[in-house]
Amino acid sequence: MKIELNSVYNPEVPENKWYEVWEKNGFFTSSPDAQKKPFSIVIPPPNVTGALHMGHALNNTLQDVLIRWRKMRGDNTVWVPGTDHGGIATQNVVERLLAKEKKTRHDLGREKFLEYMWNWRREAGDQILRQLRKLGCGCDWTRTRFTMDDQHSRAVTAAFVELYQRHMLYRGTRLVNWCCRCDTALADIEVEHVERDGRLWHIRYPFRPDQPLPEGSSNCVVVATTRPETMLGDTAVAVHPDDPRYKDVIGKILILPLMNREIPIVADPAVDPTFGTGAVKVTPSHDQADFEIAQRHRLPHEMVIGFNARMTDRAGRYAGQSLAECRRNVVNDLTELGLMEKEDPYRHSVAVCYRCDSIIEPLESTQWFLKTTGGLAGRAAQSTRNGRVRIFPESWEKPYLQWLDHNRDWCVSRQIWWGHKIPVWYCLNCSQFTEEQLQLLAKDPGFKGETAKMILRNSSGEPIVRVQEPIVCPHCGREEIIRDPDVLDTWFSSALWPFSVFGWTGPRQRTPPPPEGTVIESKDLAPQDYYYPTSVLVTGHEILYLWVARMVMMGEELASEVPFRHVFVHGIVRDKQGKKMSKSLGNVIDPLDVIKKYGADALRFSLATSAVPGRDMQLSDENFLAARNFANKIWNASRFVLMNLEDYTPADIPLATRDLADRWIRRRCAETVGAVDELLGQYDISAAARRLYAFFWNEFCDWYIEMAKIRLQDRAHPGRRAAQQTLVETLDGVLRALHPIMPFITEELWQSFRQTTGQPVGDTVSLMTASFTGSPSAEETGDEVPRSMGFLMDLITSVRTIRSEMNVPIAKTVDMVVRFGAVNGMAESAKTLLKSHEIVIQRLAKVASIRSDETTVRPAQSASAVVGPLEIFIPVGGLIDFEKERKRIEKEIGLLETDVGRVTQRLENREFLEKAPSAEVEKTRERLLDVQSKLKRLKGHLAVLV
RNA sequence: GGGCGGUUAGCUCAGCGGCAGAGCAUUGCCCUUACAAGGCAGGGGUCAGAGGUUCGAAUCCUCUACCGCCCACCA
Repeated sequence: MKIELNSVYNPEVPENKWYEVWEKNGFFTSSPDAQKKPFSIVIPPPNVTGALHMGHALNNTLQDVLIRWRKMRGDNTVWVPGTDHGGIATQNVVERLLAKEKKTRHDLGREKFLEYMWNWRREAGDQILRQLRKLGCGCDWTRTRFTMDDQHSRAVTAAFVELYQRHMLYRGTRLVNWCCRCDTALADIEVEHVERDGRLWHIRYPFRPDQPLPEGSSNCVVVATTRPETMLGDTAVAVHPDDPRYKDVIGKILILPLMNREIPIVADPAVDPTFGTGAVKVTPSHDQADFEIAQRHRLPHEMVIGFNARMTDRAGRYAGQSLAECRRNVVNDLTELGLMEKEDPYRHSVAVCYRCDSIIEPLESTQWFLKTTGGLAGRAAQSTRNGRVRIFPESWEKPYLQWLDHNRDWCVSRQIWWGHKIPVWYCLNCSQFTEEQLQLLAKDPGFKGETAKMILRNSSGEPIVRVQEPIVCPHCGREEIIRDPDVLDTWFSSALWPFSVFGWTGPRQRTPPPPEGTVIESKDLAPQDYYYPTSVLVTGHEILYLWVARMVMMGEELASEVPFRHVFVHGIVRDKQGKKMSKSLGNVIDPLDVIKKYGADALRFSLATSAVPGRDMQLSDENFLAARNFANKIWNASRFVLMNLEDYTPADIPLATRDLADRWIRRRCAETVGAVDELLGQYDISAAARRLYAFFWNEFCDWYIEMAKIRLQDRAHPGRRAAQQTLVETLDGVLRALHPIMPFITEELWQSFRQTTGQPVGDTVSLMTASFTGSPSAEETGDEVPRSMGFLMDLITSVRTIRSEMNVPIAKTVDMVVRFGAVNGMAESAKTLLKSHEIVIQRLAKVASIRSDETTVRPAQSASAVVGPLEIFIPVGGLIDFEKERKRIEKEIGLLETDVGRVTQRLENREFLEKAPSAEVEKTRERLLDVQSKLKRLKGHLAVLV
């Protein structure tokens, strides 16, 4: 074969070539096959909010590594791709786009807006899938799904109705987290808390004057608050029942300033007497804790803040004001009245929306909730506790369980437009609307306005929950039915993803899985039984609760089985400063830019290397550069091998006729592949990648190839065929092991090899479908081979060090004089090695001649070293720098002396001898002898150094 | 207020009971026909601090300090 490979690796060529070949040959597709073990992954569907970011690149690289690895291991692998409609996140993106045209979604109206959304999602969705291909992801594209396609929509509706019928979904009036900007309720977990500088205002609430007050008490109660504007909605003041300061005023009536409303003082154990003044204003409609106090004391609710973030009519003269305006006015008014006692700076946490960072208002509202407490969350936790869902690394198990254990019911209804409409209808007749409400509804037939929505949301009638749109009310038979305008939380929909993608569109009876190890006979298994539960879910820890926990709950409840056996939790990609990458911070690295600059394999390799279990990672150009260099190294090493295969024919060369180096590298290769296999099984992809890097570079390239050159450069060399064969085997083995991480370059090179070595090449022969563990296999045992190789490497390094220290020019060869120590086994084998590897030493250490005997006298003007049982002398003539040589030897002596000291001390320790494992003691003894002998000889060298 | 993780070479990080490692940076020599995106050889560390467990601790335990995440209804 003509060698056309350039000396600089150009990733574009294989990247543009192979993906198409793989896809065209159907290597990514999968169908149930009872003869083969399934290995299935469903993609965490990226939101169609825009392009893929580095976090996606990481997530999908890791999945692809696992998929490709398991495929090469012979499993029937499937990786289901798709995208998520992304609810609020996506709607926000599109709304921002509209804002640039100075439009809001209300200008378009619901229908037009949704049309706009669908157009957006087509573009963004396609882009994401294209990017996954660029990355090299081996997804089964025939199964591509979207969380708002017909099938998934059917699943969502079916799930809603089913859960409603099982009384797990209910409508309730609660304090919910309301984002005034996104105009919707949010689940608790969608709220973030940020520390902000604020103030703590102390306000005087006067007693109603007609009451008898205890001796010496003041005429008011002071309450502390960070939100003075909410006082307009106060319906009580609460104190701790045992607080001596207030014991006697419990039950008394206060006059709420500005509103002149009478409110009682109630005693509630939830009040912390040590905070502030020990008296708390109670605003049931706008504070969770107050809501609960109000429930216990049957206090009235005053909703003074509206869903539009303005004060409601209940706020008296403050009605219509924005929250900030109202706060200013309330503070001013109270100050004027002399009711503001003081105002302290105060740092506290503020609730903000996870999608837009706006402040969250706790508002009273009627919403749909999934009852997760008790049953659902409990069972999900149980399945991890009993090992049916294992989490890797284990350190995530505790926080995961903790979250499930402290779970609260999940608010699943959203008031945005982009999403699955909830399958709920109301009968105007049965809903007991007031005349006034009906009129308002009539004014807004599409129920697009806030008022109409509120009326519907708060209607008291029994909702009609159906898969199919009802034509008449099932209760009264009348046709005046209207659909609830709410949509579902996007996470409700994605919680169904793992079984929806395999065809689930409603619950069904499921036969229990056969016992482990049973051979399944049936040929036409339903995909959901074959691939489900999936093998592993690969995800970042930021959506462990938001998504993973919910999938487990839904899987168990609706699909009768957990959605995955393993959860592989990886870290989050951060920038060089350790900050999370985000568009607003402007610190994002675009994966496509990296691919363009360094190649997809380099990107994948650096992501894989950085994916240390349980740790977030910082990425920068340096990582990509190092990986790019590695790809180049692979390229050039392979080029070298290819260049030496012109006269190669595959040969079965028995071990006995192979060189020490051949046997060594074959063994190391097998060990490396074995280790990589095991590490991948533990989801330690980082360690696997590092292991491959070290083997390829430091062992295969730095030593083996260099040694093999000797036999290759002489066409007539008797060892040439063995060297060629070993090179081919090793390269083949390591390319296979590298393929899951670096698919493009390995395929390209592997194909070249197949061609050069005369093995079948064609579209259907691909490294993708080759076996992970190829040759060489580990037939070497014992420590003879590695020990001999170690000795040779030490020897060569020692000579090189001397040459370098003495500034011997590279072109100049040196002579080597060797003296053997005591005649023993080690000296004998060293002698043999020296003889058999004379040429190797000569070539790698640039040595002209080797003279050796037992009684050699040190040549004049020579530098020296001790290697195992040998003393070596390198006469360097005028180049000798005695000072430098002395320092070098002294340094080594120093190191050896501390070593001798440490080891001696250990061996003099009785307890060590008694308690340490005997192998350890033996090892230490040997080491002492080694080190002592080396030390003695080096000291001798120093003494005669002239 | 709880929980988790981090602190190892100048930088970024592996290692997590038995001779302190890698990449980048750095010093010297080399364009040695696979690779200068490279080769060879160096220099550089009280493994945050203090206790403890152990024959033996960077590694296990406790505490402290600083950094970072996550959870929680402290007005």
